[in-house]
Amino acid sequence: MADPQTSRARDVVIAGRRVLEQDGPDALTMRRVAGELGIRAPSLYKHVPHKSALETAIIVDGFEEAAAAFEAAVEGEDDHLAAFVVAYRAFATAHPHVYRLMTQGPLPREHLPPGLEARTAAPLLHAMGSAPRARAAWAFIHGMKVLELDARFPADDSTEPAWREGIAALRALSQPSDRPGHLRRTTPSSPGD
Amino acid sequence: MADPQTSRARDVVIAGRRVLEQDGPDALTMRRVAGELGIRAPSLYKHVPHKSALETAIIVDGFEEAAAAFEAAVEGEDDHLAAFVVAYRAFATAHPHVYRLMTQGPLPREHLPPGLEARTAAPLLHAMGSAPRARAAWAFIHGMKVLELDARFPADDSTEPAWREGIAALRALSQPSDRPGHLRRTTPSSPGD
DNA sequence: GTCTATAGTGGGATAGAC
DNA sequence: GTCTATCCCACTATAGAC
Repeated sequence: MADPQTSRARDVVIAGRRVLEQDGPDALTMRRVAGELGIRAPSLYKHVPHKSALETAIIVDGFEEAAAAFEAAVEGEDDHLAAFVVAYRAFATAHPHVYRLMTQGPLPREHLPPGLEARTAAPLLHAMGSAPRARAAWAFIHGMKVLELDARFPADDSTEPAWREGIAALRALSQPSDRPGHLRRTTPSSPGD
Repeated sequence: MADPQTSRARDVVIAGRRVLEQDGPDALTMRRVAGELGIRAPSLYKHVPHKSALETAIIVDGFEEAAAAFEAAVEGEDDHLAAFVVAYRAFATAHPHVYRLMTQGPLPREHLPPGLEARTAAPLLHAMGSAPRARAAWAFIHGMKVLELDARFPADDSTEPAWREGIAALRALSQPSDRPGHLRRTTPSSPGD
């Protein structure tokens, strides 16, 4: 991937993402991506060293988008957790295949721009106030989303009650118990506010 | 798969599972499974209609094992949630590739023995007291486990604090606040004690 | 030098004839 | 059970066009 910013490499990544988003991971083949660009599969290797580099580039784009979306969602809100969850769900729902590629399997951290992963996680870390709480929150949110995407809950009823229960539980984590009416605005504030 | 109980079909499934557990999903090829049995790949098709049927059979075996393990773990314990989490983590840790196959991607429900999915979920449903709470709990537990398996949390520190935070939050869900310790202990405790 | 093509390797799932 | 054959895949080597 000579110059990922301009040139042809960029086109390859964009075509790859389009294929992935539209037709899913099985459709993401070098032949198919090449076809989108009107060239042959082997020609792609002049721009991208191998298929997994193409996938990594799609992942990086996804993280950059997600990070920006999460930052924007949280800004100016007083209920950071709720705002984050809404934005997270929206991103995963809008780009399910990209979301899965981003979150499933090992992360090629060596090939990610430094700080990108942390930047993406920052809004949730801030909302939850500590790394262990943020991890627990991420596990819940990711678990819900991924089980939802895979239709792992019985299809006939809504998952909203489960989201509500889980979010309520997470909120209790960041708010010591004996605090009554804790809804959006009375929050005891997370450490960073 | 003529007679999954006896016959050769059973051998195929067992060989498939062995390959999957030992060398992961990429190693689970028809050639490799055939090799384990000392035959050629096309011969497998006398016993298994296609590869995905083999995968489904491995999934079914996994669910049956998991259901039995969860039932046994919970029996006689008064802290059902803690006991379930311990057993769930143990199963996923012992069989990571099978666990992923079981939980990732769509479930071929039409080919599962009726009631098996519900049976597997029953101990957690019982521990949490309602379907939405059980779903929230499953999302957290599955999310934690899968992120852990994929090394998605920074590798340098333990995930135990996150497990503890999440379990504490779940416990609060099933114990309305002003209800003093109706379990063994009132403190949010780690899954292992 | 840059972008492409053809041709070929080796590995997959799977159908069909024996 | 076998073998052959088809088709899809990632990837490589090499070489021609601009």
